[in-house]
Amino acid sequence: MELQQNIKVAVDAIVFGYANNDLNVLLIKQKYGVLKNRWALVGGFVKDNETLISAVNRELQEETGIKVNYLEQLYTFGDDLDRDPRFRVISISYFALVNSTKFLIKADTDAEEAKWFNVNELPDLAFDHLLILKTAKERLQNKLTYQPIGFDLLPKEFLFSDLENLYCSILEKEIDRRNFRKKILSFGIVEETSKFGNKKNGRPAKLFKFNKLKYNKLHKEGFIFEINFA
Amino acid sequence: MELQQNIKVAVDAIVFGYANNDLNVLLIKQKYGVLKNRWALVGGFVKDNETLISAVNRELQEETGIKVNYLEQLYTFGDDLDRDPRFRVISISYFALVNSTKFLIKADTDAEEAKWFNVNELPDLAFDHLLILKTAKERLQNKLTYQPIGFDLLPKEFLFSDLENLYCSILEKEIDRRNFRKKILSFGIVEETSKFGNKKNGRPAKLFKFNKLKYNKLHKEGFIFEINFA
DNA sequence: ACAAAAGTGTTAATCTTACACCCATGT
DNA sequence: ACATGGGTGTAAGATTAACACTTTTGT
Repeated sequence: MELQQNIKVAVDAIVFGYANNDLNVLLIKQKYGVLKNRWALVGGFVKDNETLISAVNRELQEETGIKVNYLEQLYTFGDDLDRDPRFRVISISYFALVNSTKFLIKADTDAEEAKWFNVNELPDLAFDHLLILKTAKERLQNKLTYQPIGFDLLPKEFLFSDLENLYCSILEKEIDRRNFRKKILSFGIVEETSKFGNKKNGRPAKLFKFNKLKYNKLHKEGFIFEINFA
Repeated sequence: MELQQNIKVAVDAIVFGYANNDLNVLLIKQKYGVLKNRWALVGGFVKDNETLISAVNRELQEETGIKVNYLEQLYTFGDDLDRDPRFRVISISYFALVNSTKFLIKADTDAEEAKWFNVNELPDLAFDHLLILKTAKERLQNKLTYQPIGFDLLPKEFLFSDLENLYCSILEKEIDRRNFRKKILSFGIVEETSKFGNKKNGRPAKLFKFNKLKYNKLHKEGFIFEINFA
């Protein structure tokens, strides 16, 4: 039996947020060590007595203090033997979404700095983190069309125009405003509130909210969320 | 830095085949060791200097000698600390499809026996392999509807009725024969050959083949394969 | 002639797309 | 009064769903 093995197991999290009509990703920079002065995904080694998912949650807590809205396993990167120059490391990556109003990040510690970056204006990234990020972005684009995860990037109550812009900017597509609204409302999982947003210009717009319970119920009955526009 | 870690890394493959109108999965039984007399997925530990994907290919080769038609990473199982009673093991699982005409399996070695099982008549499985298999089956069902992977479970040339039965039996749904045929043919990626199949009964049926090159070309241009029937 | 599976078309209903004007507010 | 974004309906076209009889072969 192959008992001697020298492979380290790490987890990394790709944390997406949405603000100012743009998709952002959370990166950290360590002040010491190999990663000194290079931006990297949130992550670290898994402890012997810790599940993968709790390792991710621990790293998120320790390194950023952020509370995520959605978290799922993305992919395990282990086909590049030298992805970490120190030794063989495989990384189980996780995909996370946070509500843009919770954008507060733990104040910089002595050891680390955390910052949001526009996905289209990324700094140089450590290891193969650019590849991981690219994979995550593709997953986000795909999931957006068949699962109601866009709501996990928005505040509890949001403007329809924000939802629409989120779809346009992440999918990098033009969307017909009328058809989009009709489609979303036809699902019956987004509800009007009696409140109004506070944009500076133009006619005041109602705030809407996503009814997750109703979605879960419908989903169990076979309903499939789907947004697909030419 | 956490340099000491005691986690073993394994890969497992869920190999699906299709025969006699049923979905089958390839399992192995070791004659010695912990897995003695229990059926398990093909798999084993990853070597230090070996990529994950080559570990899977090596295990497939060593344990079954089978040539797969499709292989992709499925999920990494590592949230049950005791999934292996010996020590902490995480398993990166892979999802494979084989052409049913290549159903030949390496003759039993001294150490192992390999066998196909109907997915609905499974024996007791080792570790959390039943969970892994369930995850794989869900992936297969999902992918079948939006990627042309069903062809990887069929011989190069196949009867339309086999394709149809494959969809019905894996998706566990009734499908309208006429609409199904119309839909598939409308994509222009399945072509009639001039040969006929040799079923015993009824009117002889033409053999068809999947034009993968054409699919790849169309896919690049934005074509999306999709089969979705009520 | 009969059993068994293959092959084939039409229609109604639904869903998707394309498209433009008025509304409510702040300045 | 004008600038800014919010809110709304309709008609043509495309897609899907439902449905049954004829054809070819072997026995």
